[in-house]
Amino acid sequence: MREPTFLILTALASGPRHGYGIVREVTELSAGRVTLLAGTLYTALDRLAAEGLITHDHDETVDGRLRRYYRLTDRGIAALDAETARLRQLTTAAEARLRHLRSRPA
Amino acid sequence: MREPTFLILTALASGPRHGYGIVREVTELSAGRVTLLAGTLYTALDRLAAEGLITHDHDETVDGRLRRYYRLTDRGIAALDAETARLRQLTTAAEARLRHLRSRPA
DNA sequence: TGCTCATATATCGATGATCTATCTATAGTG
DNA sequence: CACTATAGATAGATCATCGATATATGAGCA
Repeated sequence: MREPTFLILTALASGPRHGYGIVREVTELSAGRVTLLAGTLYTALDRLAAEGLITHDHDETVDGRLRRYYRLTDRGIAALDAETARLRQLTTAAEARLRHLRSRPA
Repeated sequence: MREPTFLILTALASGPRHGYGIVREVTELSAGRVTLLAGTLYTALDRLAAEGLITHDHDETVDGRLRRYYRLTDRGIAALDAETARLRQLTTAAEARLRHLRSRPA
């Protein structure tokens, strides 16, 4: 799973969101460091729905603009859970090696 | 930075390694979950060297087989450090949302 | 009135890291 | 003799992402 995909699932873990809402949520959860691009978002949304990790929740119309809401499926939650554990393990391994590098400089 | 690239830098953070040694180190640090493919490895090695994140260290010949050793440059260490901090922040954000999901099931 | 920005969804073509497959070569094991 | 592990390398395919573009509304500003 690539990073934008992971971030979309993470954004949806806080509740159903529409596309643009996901963009803002990702900006927030990454402390402004990642801005999802529209091209990435909407193709990823279609792909994740086809894979059964997310599903269409409902539509809303606000100020004449359509909002398509998505939410995580049980499989989506499980996939995010597994991916998060995997990343946690890898970053922990990287941190241990970096600590070691610092305590014993080249 | 994509995951295989991150893992190659992480493997080299424990000291200079040759290609196949990196493959084994990545298998170990990922607890057997990730096996670097040769095609990915050698093209990534060339790319990272061109970017100045790693550099050729020295060559060894063992049992008639050449071993090309690589090591992290200072820039490579800095890049790995930044990427690790970034991933740590994102996984922490994902974990917080997953905990919230579990304590308040859909 | 016209311009720009924020909101909102959507699609197309290009990019590029990764993946798959393949090649070469040696040594040890079943 | 075939297979696995070791070791490096490359060509071609895949595919998620990126960049650009299109459409549309409402608000703010000059």
